[in-house]
Amino acid sequence: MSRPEKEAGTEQRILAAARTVFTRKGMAAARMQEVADEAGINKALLHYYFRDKQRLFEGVFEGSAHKQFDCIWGCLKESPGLFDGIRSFVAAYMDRMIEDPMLPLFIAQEMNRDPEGLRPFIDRGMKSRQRFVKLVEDAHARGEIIDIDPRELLVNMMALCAHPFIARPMLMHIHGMNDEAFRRMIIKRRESVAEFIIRSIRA
Amino acid sequence: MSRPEKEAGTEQRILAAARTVFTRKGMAAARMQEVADEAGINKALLHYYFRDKQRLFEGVFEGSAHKQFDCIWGCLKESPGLFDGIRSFVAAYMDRMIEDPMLPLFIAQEMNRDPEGLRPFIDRGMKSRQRFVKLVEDAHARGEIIDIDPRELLVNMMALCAHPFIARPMLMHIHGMNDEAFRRMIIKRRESVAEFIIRSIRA
DNA sequence: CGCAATATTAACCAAATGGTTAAACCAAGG
DNA sequence: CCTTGGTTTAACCATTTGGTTAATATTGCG
Repeated sequence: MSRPEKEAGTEQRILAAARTVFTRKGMAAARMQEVADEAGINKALLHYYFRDKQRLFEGVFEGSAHKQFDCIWGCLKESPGLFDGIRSFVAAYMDRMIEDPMLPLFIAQEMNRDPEGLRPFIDRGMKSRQRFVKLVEDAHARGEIIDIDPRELLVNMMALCAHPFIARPMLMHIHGMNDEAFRRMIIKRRESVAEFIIRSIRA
Repeated sequence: MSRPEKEAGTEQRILAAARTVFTRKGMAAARMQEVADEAGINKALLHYYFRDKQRLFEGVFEGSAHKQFDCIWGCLKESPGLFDGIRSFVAAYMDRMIEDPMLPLFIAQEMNRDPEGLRPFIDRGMKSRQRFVKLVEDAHARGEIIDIDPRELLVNMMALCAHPFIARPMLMHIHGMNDEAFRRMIIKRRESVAEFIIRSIRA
């Protein structure tokens, strides 16, 4: 008995490989063989650690969803005022996207494929949603912002952050950008989006 | 010889069925058999009209992409001033999404899977993009709006319109909405989004 | 060492899936 | 009415793919 750390090592290596493949191709198009190759192991070993494709996928999806939503709710939490909250939210969210550009499309794709089954995985830190609502209501009460549904504001914030990554190939084509130009656009957005939002809600 | 209209009839029925299935499940997860069932025909007949899955998919994707981009560029074209242009753009785009809620995610998904191969299909009406740039520059010259990169503005407009549909299951869960509540939210956005944008660019 | 538990692999299997074939069907024209 | 061309089908085929098995390697331990 005992599993010094090789098991954990292998398991982690598999998860990393699976994350790469699943995120790039989506659950449906991902092939177990490809995951095995990416991890440098035999296909049967996949089934030794993760009984079947579904469980492997869930292992990956859980991690991805947590990363994504921990980031979202996390940076909504610690914010003194609404405006700075928005600024830090956008910065943190965009940094997250820069690190994992495929994440939002991957999550949207899979949530759409199996909403029921995957709902549990995005049940995280939703309490801080209430904090955000409060933050908006307070700012409105203080006369700092116009009257806007906090949920609508949150949707707009997420839309403006995530959409460029979701629609990346389209945007690159429409605006004739290469990878470098896209990167520059994102860097610029990291600053401009927060101000775009703030201008539109300032009283 | 002759094909009175049954050929065209069948072909259209297949395309409609394929559009339903492909849009709902995506190319990778869609099954030819399911398309055949949906169209009420034999699987072999699919291959009679569309040689293989790839061509059938392209037939579907072309139609979807045209619908989407004709709408986008179309309503950017005929606009007297920028603000009314934005208002009619948002309204038209949202109407399009309401009619075909899965379209944006479908297109994003497939463009991401095969950017090279599908790029040709979104080469449409891009000339009116220039018209929009001009519209923005003129509005800025007249001092109506602040200095903003027209491309950035366009991205924001598309993001705010499309994202709720792309992230629909997530949003519904996060905000505890049912289908009816989601519908109401969209109806409301059809009005509010344009004003949200205009407020943020008005000089 | 040698035994037991775990880790890893090569070979294999059954089901699903995209695609083909050859025969039947059916409408129009001669 | 029967030939001819496009249309439709049932049966079939080859490959891919998720998953299993049984045997081998490795590791910790008494």
